[in-house]
Amino acid sequence: MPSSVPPPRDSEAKLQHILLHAAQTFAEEGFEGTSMRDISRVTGVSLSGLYYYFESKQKLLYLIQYNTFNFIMERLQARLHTVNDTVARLRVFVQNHIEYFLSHPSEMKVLAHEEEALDPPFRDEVAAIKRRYYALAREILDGVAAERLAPGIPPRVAVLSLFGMMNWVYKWHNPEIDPGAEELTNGIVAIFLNGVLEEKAALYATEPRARTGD
Amino acid sequence: MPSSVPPPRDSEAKLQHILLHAAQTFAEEGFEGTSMRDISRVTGVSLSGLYYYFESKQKLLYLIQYNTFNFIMERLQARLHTVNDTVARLRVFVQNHIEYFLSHPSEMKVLAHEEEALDPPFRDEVAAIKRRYYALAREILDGVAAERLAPGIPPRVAVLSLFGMMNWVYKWHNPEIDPGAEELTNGIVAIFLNGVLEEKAALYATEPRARTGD
DNA sequence: AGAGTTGTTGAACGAACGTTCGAGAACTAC
DNA sequence: GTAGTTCTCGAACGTTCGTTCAACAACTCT
Repeated sequence: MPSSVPPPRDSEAKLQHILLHAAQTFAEEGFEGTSMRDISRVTGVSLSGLYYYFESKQKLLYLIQYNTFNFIMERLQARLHTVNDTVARLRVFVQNHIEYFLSHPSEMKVLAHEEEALDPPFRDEVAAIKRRYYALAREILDGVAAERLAPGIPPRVAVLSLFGMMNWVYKWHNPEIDPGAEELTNGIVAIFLNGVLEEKAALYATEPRARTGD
Repeated sequence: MPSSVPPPRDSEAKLQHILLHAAQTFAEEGFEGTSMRDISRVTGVSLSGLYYYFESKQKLLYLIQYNTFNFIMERLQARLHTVNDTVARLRVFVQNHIEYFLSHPSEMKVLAHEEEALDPPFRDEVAAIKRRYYALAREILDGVAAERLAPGIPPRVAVLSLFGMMNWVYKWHNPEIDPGAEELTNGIVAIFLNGVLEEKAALYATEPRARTGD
């Protein structure tokens, strides 16, 4: 069904329309399980018409993953720019991640679930952003933990366990019974910081008071 | 159909051979990304010959998932049978999961990654085991946490965060640089218990002393 | 009005897909 | 040896796959 959206005269909007519905279908059926004919059906664009907007199914998946990742990354960097306190920065990181997860579950699922469906030319490019994202998370953790990381837990295991908690959300989160982004962020940050630090951290439950120094 | 006496021949061994190599290929290329001809190639069995051992590609995936899950479940229940202390039970649960993960990465990846590739007849059956497994984990957590669960973290979020940490392992674990099952279990149990309990737990790093009472 | 660019399409391409089938090899029991 | 299972396979089936292409409408600019 072509949506009753006013056609903004531009083809950029139509590309976004395709990207959105393609992401939803990829999330439901998987990349390999989705045919170009499926995408044609759910977008209302003819099969051959799709190829006016991207040159291959691979490129379509790449565009979804790249756009999604770029948005998360840029919003994160903007948000971190004003926060200095190490624990508060970790909170911002988790909240940014979880918020996007809950507001764009399809795109996030495609990002987490279909990374290997991409062939080498595109795959490497997405992998590069993913590495930057991981490195940023690792920096943030090191900022927190340099002072007081519990012994026996390698920092790499700590960060990747945090990613595990966050990225697994798409497998179970049910908006009708589970907490929203704020509360979920609180829970995960609490588990992570209490779990990883030597002493109980001074957690900012909802309103992080920025500590200027130190 | 063999009813009373299983005639082993080498037929059963060959089925296991196929299951093993199919799991590896599914793990690498995804279920939809793997063709029956691929499986024929990696197993050395002719394309039509495969259908002597299972009636469809769906059934093949089902067999892999069912066998894997059943093994984990049964080994877990056997191991839990002798352990009473609540914290020790949690440790057994995590270690059982992580050990299988690290020793059978392909099967575990197929289990975590391809649950939705199964169609309703088989899907429900695997989902049922998965629910039993989750319920068992939830019971174990409740045993630990009834006494002293930190406020603000719903038990459901806690358990599923634990699953997140464990199940994400297949995305990053590199046997050459990352800890083995024992140390990894220690790390995850430490993060989880310290993260989830009100006070720092008395963790049994390696040798859990069973507590009989309380 | 006419030329050029931008967007859209039905029909068709060869390749690959999951599955079937009948013929026959290999093995077991008489 | 003969009969009956158990196992294997080449060849083919109908279908669906990603992609292409020539044709054509729609919109711009002059």
